[in-house]
Amino acid sequence: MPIAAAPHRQGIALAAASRKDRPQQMPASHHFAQRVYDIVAQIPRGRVTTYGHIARSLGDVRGARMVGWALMQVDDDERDLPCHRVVNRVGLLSGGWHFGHPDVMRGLLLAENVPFRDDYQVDLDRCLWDPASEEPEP
DNA sequence: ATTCTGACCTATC
DNA sequence: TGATAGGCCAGAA
Repeated sequence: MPIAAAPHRQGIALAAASRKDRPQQMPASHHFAQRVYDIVAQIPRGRVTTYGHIARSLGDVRGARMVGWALMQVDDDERDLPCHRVVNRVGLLSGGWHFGHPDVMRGLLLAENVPFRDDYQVDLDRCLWDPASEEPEP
């Protein structure tokens, strides 16, 4: 998968161009979302990562919000993605309601022996997985 | 066109 | 230290 130096800007430009050429295809953020999925798919069982870490590993430090947005599309897009392994900066299950109820997400994590610090907060110190450390750069 | 909101984060007070 | 303000970009109203 070819990932270039300035992924964010380039993604925007590329999406804008392709939208002009092919208005019906490929929503603007498709690339961004796709790359988010690629990373989420690599989160090991029993570990979690955060929106911010994913954004940073994509080269866009401020894109955390868009990561959340991308995951929101997952329900309709790629269903097999372990998106329950993505939590917010302090380990809270901020996306829990998108599973129907936070308990569903919690159950999935507990089933993988993810350590919890509180009912709806994982212990990041013990299970954080940093995408940047696992993804070798070209 | 404009405004508001959001599975967020960092910087600043 | 805890709180707020600002930034990000896509969609909905």
